Amino acid sequence: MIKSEFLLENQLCFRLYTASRLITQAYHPMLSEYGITYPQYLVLLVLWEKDKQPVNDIAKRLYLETNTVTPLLQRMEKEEILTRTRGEKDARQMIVSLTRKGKDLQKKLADVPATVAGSVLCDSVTPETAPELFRMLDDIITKLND
Amino acid sequence: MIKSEFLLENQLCFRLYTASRLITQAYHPMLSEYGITYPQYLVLLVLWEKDKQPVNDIAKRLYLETNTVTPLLQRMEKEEILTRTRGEKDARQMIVSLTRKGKDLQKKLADVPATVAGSVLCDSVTPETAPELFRMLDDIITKLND
DNA sequence: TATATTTGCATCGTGAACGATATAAATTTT
DNA sequence: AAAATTTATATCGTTCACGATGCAAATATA
Repeated sequence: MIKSEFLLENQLCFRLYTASRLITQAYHPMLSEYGITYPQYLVLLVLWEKDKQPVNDIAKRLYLETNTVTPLLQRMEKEEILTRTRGEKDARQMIVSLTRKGKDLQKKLADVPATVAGSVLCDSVTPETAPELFRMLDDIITKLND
Repeated sequence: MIKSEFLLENQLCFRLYTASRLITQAYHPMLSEYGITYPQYLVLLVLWEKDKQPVNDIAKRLYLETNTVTPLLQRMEKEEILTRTRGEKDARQMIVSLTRKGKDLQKKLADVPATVAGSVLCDSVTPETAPELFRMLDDIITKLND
């Protein structure tokens, strides 16, 4: 007799892990059309909101470490989506700025959010229930980020 | 003026991605004590429920591809947590079986589910609301897995 | 102003994920 | 039964994640 806590069906983490992977896969065809990945898309979301940010601010916003973000930004720089320049006031900082290409991607990816949202809507996840789901996920993130 | 769909706060995927990463990190100290990773723990959960399964059944259970699971199993085989043997009826199959060490890990990791559950409980995620969260995540997974 | 500490970013190694592709065994079709 | 197709698994290349560590610039302390 196996303890019920060990049953895969009872695992919250497994659900989050699977849902995260599958929804990321749903983004893939739209993003790969423009040669970017999902984590790179997240960086773009951050920079579209506010251009010219240091690596650290981007990392904190995404709850990632700089050792994850730095190589990611380097790849995006090579693709000429953004540039990385030393901070003027603080020479330790690397300021990340969108190129024309990076800015233009916003218009090209305009339909992505609605398309993905549509592919997720179902009986229990609707425009009405989504806020409750968001609140639970935000609470989990806040609790675990301390 | 930025379109609200692009605001990071509105992104379901980002929440799932972040919550998944952070809760996986919560597992890490307990699992690394016994030299296993979170995906390896998931494989153990599957095999503790039912020993001696082909690669394909494990992969399907975890919603992963065999090209992800095979290297993972090879690493676990090297750690002598499990063995991989050719199927007798079907020589294409690789039957994965727990070793003594793999079986013993279940007792050693007995407290993991409750510990992680405790680290996630908060205002909006409680034993009462968890089923609703589970239902929404299951619906998303089902919807995206077709 | 020297010295110590902190901060911001980068490098390295390992283990996933996953698309693309390969290979051999089993099954189906001709 | 021979040929074509499907199935089960594996290999390869690229991109994350992330712990551990390194380094130089900035700040705090002596």
